[in-house]
Amino acid sequence: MQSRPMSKVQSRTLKTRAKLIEASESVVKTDGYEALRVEQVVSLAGVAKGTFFSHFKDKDVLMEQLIAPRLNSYLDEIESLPTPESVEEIVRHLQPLIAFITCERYVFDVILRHSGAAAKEEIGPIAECFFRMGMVTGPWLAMGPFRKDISPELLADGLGAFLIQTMALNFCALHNERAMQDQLTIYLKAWLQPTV
Amino acid sequence: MQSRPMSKVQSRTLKTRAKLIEASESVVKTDGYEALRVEQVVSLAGVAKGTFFSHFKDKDVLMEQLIAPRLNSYLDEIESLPTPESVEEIVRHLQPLIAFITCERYVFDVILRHSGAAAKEEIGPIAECFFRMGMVTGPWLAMGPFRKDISPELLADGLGAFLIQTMALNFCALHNERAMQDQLTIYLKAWLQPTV
Amino acid sequence: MQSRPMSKVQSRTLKTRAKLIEASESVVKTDGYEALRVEQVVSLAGVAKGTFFSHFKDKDVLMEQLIAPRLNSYLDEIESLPTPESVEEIVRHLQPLIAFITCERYVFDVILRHSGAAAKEEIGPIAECFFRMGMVTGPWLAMGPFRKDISPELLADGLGAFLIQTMALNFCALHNERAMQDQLTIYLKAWLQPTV
Amino acid sequence: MQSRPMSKVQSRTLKTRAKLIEASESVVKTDGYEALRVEQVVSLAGVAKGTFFSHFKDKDVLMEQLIAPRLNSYLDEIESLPTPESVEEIVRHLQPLIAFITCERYVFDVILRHSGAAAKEEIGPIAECFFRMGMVTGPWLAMGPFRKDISPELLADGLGAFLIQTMALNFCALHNERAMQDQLTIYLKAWLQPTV
DNA sequence: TATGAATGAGCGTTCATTCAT
DNA sequence: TATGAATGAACGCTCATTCAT
Repeated sequence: MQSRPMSKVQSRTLKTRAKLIEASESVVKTDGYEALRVEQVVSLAGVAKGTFFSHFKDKDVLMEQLIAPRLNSYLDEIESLPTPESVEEIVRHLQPLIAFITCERYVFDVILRHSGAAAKEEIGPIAECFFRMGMVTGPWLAMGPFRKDISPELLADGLGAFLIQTMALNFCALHNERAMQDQLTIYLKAWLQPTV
Repeated sequence: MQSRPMSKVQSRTLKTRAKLIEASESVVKTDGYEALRVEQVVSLAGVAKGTFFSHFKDKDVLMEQLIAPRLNSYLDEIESLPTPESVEEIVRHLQPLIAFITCERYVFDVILRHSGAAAKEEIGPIAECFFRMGMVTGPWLAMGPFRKDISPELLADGLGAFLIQTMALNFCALHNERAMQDQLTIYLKAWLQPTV
Repeated sequence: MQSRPMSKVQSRTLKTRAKLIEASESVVKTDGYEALRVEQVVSLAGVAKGTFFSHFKDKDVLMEQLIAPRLNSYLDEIESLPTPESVEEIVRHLQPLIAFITCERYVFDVILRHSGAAAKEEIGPIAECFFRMGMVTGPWLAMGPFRKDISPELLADGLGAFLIQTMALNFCALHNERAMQDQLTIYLKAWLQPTV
Repeated sequence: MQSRPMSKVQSRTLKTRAKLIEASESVVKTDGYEALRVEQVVSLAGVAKGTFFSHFKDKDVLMEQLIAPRLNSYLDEIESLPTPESVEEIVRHLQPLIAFITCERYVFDVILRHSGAAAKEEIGPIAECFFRMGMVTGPWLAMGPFRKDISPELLADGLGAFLIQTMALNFCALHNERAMQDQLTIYLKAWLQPTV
């Protein structure tokens, strides 16, 4: 169905949407996510403010559309890596993802806020990344030299919890990447350590 | 009789501050934290707006001053309880604190936002509660029938991580207290289980 | 029928602006210029505060837009009068203008403050009235029984100088209209007296 | 009468007042007149805000006490100069005074605002400078090669009017000292030119 | 005199979102 | 779809001045 080529109207719509995304990314590159203003985006895209809101329900939806693809590209990378054989390797694999999530407090907050969904139908693109994260790390934990007394899903949940914890703590202190990795390593060793 | 030269001045300041806090708490009791309006607070306190801002740098600082004491009072309660002997008991002990933190998404966000400090000197009252949390739960974990292969501090950190994780996840879904407790129990059992 | 594509938009803007000006004038009529409050204007105009500030950079700009038209209408009147044949007649012609400018100290101050411009492009509506004043009085001075040894422009400048001086001095003293006219008459006689 | 040495209290009062004036001048030197804030002055002087207001009825009175002495010192200088013999010389003599008055728009405004008095008893220190200005320039105009058909007092008034006019106009345009002098010269030549 | 907390009325701003055209 | 003027409900701030002690 819908085999006919896209109508002109649809292609115009897509073009406008692309312009808006592109403008947003350009703003983010310059000023960061938190500083993004709808006003600036539309002026850069050369469209009216109202147009923005006929493409994105609200600014938050745009934010999701900007952040989720980046999370997914990091997950793509991570997926392509060989299964890690140690906690240190896990942490190294996750490093780029961590760096992105902690690039701005605001980004961390947006991601946390969208990390779940009130209902199945409302699962947004960021929440999906969390699912995907579990899908990616579960097998690692199942296959590696880690605890076997609890399910890989639970292990992955814990990994997530410690990941969040580590990043949250680091917004407080100096926000040091090295420190963050070391701390996460400690947590994960304790969490994943095989129970004899 | 000149022994407390500044006490008059201080007491006026303290009295005004108390009026503002009291008014704020009254507003919160009625309408919740998120609904608090500076304008309403000052009018209730019978104080000028300028006065408000000479007592609290901004609304957020007031929020901290409202929330931290409540956290501390829950911690007082928790501290006064007998050392828990099982995960279930821990969860039960923490229940009132969890209920408060999750009473409003807004409260949870404020707490998270103030959970740390950029520098030692900037440790705010909410960040201090996090320290205190560790001081309170550490001994529990050290004394109870839990893992002994890692330090109580690390155990307490993990407890914190799973606590946050549980609460964050529950804002997404239905925000069910029962579910939250169950989930936390599962996490903690996995985390605290002795590694014989 | 698509011949005025932007007129709808413009007309809405113009209508809102007109509402604001009208409301302002109504406030001024009742309470005077100095007593004008932005809040009162917007509530009377039935318009949001944000709208006010998207029409006028600040209150001062509104003030200019209120005062300049009145100055211009006095200048219209003045222009329509027959060329004066004596200093007394000049003073009489200027009387309504003087009365308006000195109606409130605040008005006088606003007018003085906007009497010039930092650059040609920034000439505001009040500054333009000063130019126009020269255009109107120059011919009078050229045609009447006055000094001929210097240019009408210079004569007009001097007239302006004595006008300001007279009004400024009168804010100090009792602010008596009669006295103001007499003083101006003396000044102008001395200034405009033909040098035999 | 009052031949006894000043009491300690009086001397303390004078000392405090001196500290305030000194602090004010220091602020002015750094940031200019307009930027002067009572807060900064008292903190620099090391006294309480209330103390300021027991020495100066309001900030404006302080401003007068800062500006009038400077005007007077310029008038002292001017008075010590030989009687000018030409308009050019007059302008040259007045130059330092003009430079001071136009150093800030705010200073010009303060001076204008205090240039007169509502009643004899209220003649402030700045208004006195205007009187003194007349006393100084009157004899110049009486003795030099200028108009003799009108009184020196009237001539001096006119000089004042053109002086103000020149300074006012220069706040608009580029505020060029040279231009100001040239313009004043033109005005005064026209005003002071002997009527054959 | 000295103190300094408190006053207070209004200004300008913010900026995502809506809605009539 | 597209437009962009209008909304709106606080917030934060200013800062000379007052007043109880």
